Amino acid sequence: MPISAYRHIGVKGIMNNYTEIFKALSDETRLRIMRLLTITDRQICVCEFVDALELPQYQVSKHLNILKNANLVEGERRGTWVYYSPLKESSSFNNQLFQLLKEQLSDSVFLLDAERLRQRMKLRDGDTCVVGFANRQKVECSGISYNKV
Amino acid sequence: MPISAYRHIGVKGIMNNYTEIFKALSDETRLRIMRLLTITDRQICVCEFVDALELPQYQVSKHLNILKNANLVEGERRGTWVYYSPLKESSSFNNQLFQLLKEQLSDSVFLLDAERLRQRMKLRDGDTCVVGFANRQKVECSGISYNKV
DNA sequence: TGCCTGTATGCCGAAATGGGCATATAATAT
DNA sequence: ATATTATATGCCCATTTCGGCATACAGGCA
Repeated sequence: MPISAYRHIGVKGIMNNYTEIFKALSDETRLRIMRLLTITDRQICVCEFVDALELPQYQVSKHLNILKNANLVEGERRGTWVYYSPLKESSSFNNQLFQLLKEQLSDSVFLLDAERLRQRMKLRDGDTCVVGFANRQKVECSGISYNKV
Repeated sequence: MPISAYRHIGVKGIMNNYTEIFKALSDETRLRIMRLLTITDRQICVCEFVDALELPQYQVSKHLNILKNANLVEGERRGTWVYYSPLKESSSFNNQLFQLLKEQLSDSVFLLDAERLRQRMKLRDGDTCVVGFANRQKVECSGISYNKV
């Protein structure tokens, strides 16, 4: 049974929180997610991540879940959409870490993500995501066109 | 073949450096090592880590090697002993990360490590480690007492 | 040279990780 | 109710990780 399975009964100490936080950041996709969240002071919904990162939805959801279990992000459902942000009530450790991610990550990958997110955010209606997957693949099957997610 | 095997030919991008750094920090032993290195402005040799962390020598060496491959620490051999320190010519990313580790890690484990290291450092002759493994187990075998490492 | 000590590393097995795929769940609209 | 869309998750497989052990390597000294 993985250590994270014990989270709900509070068996783990502070030390394990630290290691879990760094483990959560030890993946390129999750770093890209955290980068977008720390440079943007807005909530970002799953389908916006999907378009900005150009990754399948199940990957984005899984990685967001790992970040949530590490107490780095939180999600808020509004209707069908779930909006994520850096954990609002964070420790000073987390806040200093967010600063690091915001200020120090330099890589062209991050710049491209940010630009795609910026374009995607234009499609919002105020603070609400209204378009679903903008880059959704149109699939033809038996003469019928439907959306592949 | 692990990604890190390609390090010497510079195939990896900046992004992989970040993920490798966070992966290096996602282990309790390595966090304890980095904590000792960042709160102490002295080089620390392997046998001092062994006594401070109360871990077998092969574990300490392996973890130090992982930290070295992530460009977080560097080692300097002086005679038989190898002294480690945070990477001296570091990026601003690394420096801000070292600050985080130095300022924000709070756990009794770290305090105990620091106190054991402090005691251990008293046994030095100036900047030189002279005692080997202070907590070495004495093993009796066929009436002969020898040191187990 | 040979021996002792400090340090590094190769091998093994158990456990964890991440991507791909299918599917389940949740909310909304018709 | 049913369909559609957004999101979450269970399963499988290939790869990686970590501890334990043995052993190799390196430097100092008799």
